[in-house]
Amino acid sequence: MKPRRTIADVARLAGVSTATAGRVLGGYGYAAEATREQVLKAAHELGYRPNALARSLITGKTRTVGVVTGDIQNAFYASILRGISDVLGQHGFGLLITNSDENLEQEVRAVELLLEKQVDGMIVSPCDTRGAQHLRGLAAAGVQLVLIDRAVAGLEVDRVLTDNVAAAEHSVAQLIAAGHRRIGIVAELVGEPRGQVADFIRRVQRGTLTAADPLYPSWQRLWGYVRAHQAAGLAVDPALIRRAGVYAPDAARVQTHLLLDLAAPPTALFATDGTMSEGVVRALSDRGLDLPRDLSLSCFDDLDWMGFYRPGITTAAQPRLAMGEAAAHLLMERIDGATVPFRSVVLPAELIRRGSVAPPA
Amino acid sequence: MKPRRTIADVARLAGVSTATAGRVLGGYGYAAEATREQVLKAAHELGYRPNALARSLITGKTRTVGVVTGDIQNAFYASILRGISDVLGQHGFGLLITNSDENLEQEVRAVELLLEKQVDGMIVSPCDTRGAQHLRGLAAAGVQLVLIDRAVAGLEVDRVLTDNVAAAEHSVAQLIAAGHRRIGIVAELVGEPRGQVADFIRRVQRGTLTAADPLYPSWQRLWGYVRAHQAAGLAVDPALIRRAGVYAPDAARVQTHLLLDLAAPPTALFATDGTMSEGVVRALSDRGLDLPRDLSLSCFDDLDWMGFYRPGITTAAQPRLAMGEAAAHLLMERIDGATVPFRSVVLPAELIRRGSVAPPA
DNA sequence: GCTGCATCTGCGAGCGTTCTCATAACAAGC
DNA sequence: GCTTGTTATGAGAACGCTCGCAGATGCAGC
Repeated sequence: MKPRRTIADVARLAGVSTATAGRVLGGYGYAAEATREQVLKAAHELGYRPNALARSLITGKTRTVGVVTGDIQNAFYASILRGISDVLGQHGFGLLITNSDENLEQEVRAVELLLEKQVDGMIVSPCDTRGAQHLRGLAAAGVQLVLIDRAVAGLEVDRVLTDNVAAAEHSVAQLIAAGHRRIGIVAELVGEPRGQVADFIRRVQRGTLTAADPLYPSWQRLWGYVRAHQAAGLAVDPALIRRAGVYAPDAARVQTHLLLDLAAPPTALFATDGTMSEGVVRALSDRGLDLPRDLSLSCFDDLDWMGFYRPGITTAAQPRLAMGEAAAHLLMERIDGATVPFRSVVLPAELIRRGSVAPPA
Repeated sequence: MKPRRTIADVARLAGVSTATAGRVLGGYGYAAEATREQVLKAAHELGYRPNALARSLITGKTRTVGVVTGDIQNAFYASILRGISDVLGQHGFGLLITNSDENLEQEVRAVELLLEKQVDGMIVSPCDTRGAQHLRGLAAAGVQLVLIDRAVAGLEVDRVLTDNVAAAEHSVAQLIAAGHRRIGIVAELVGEPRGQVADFIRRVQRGTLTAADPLYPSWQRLWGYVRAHQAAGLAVDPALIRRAGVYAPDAARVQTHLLLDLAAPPTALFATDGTMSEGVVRALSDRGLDLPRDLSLSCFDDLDWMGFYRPGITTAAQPRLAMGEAAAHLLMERIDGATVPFRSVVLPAELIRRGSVAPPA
């Protein structure tokens, strides 16, 4: 095994001290032009490559960022990661990834791992929006934190979110405007402790929910669904609200079938995210339903196939790449020492109208 | 900023030397049960967390692996990454990712970054199957390397590949068996220096190509396409071979339209990977063609939508997750010190028959 | 008693860098 | 002349940990 070359090797060959070689190679402090060239030449000859570990140990900075998301395989997170990766790459930062599978225990372990590896900061999509003890005090410990997709109660750090309530309200309002009165919603609706849907709807209707409530995206989208009904003076039928309970297309597929089997089935469907959308479309495909003739459909997240799945799926497109980029930018600023108050970047989802929405038959 | 606790802090509180505290906390060497508990208690009280950097600096192992793939956002790589991540997670290893965008310069930079961060090994999907100077000599330098999806000429390291020739041959043979005689192929076909398609086909037909040829997957799939024709005694019409030249759905879409505009258009299409498949289906969707009545289609890679895009897309499914897992396993063995000769894991793609293939009209 | 061996602990070196400090040469300013 | 400042270099400490080694203790075997 070829021994790795160190600064000492370079210094010896160049006939200078390790301190001087370090100054040249590390680009700090003074160095005469002649010395400089000598050192560079020696380094090149030996194939010297700096050891970031040693450097980090002393500087206390690793130029590495950790990311904790639910599942890299999911297109939503994959795009976010790409956005993050692009921005970090521009700054010469490394990117350490982990996935939580939306499981608190795994998330805690992931954060622990990143901490041991001394990341300068992390971007987390937390699976618990209430407790999250493992995320508190990170900034105080010198590790910058940016939340993405979800907020955490009482955790005041930079975050990047989609304006879920508005996007969902807009989507559902569009269905109502097309003439639909019975609109089914297929949502995850996981993890709310006071998680009774009926109770939640009552709170929305009474206006006792505030934007500060650290809700999961799917609950926020349900909120938008209820608000659209309120705005149109329509009652919400609890039978049309289907809860998948997990992040899995098949759960959504099952719920969709249940919805369509109702005595008074909906004439339009709203799916609250990419995973749910996939499940819903699977169910519609199972039944060979013709969109938008038999049923109207409005989805969430713009997945590849939505553009060419005939007749084109109308959807609320989250700016996934931009979300990742924004999170990375916020993080880089903090790592660079910015001490501004915490920021909340709320990005709008764009309603892309394609062919899956029409007046009811 | 809360100062991080070190072994020295723990040792002081526990009333032992740093060496003893280190032995307990690091789990090496002897430690009396009583001492052990004292140290653990002190560590817990102080909220001690080991600094992996310092540990790695001395042990020379970082328990971190780097991955270089084309684009994390691509479902193919995303799944591979997930497979890798799962296996590494089991071993308590970290995962550093970078993307090359199929660009050699970026790939070299990525490898450089990973090397500086002292990864114990890397998994690379190289964008240059000939030169790849930056990948040679890694093993000699103590960094284990596993190639995934693509091989490199003369680079004898562990690798994980799909049996592309067989999968493509099988896919095309199935179209031929259904009665198709004019089968269009939409492929990337990028980066071969001797890259004339006609010339390549001649080499396939003469049998001068060998499995050892470090071809890009899309060329291997073209090879399978030609072989299926040979086996059936059919001539290959060069006009039916369309070269996208880049990894982009739109390029495939354009090529598909050109194909369908031919005076004698194909009655069936074969797309050579997920990206091409998406582009092809977009084009078919543009034209409102009815599968498989108007045209038969056989794709590559099993993307989410292929299961529910009516009538169901017949495709050669690569075991993406398993590919990532296999690569990670090979790498872990090497990192654990295995010195077996280099291994080539060739996984079969499974032909999933759905509804997009039927006899020609 | 002594020897041998296993167990336990602390000292101090060292991993490959950065960084502080001391030293020195030299030019500029008074 | 002296001070002050800038540029250049090297010695050596430090980052937080692991590891080799020496020394201490306890216990079995003879």
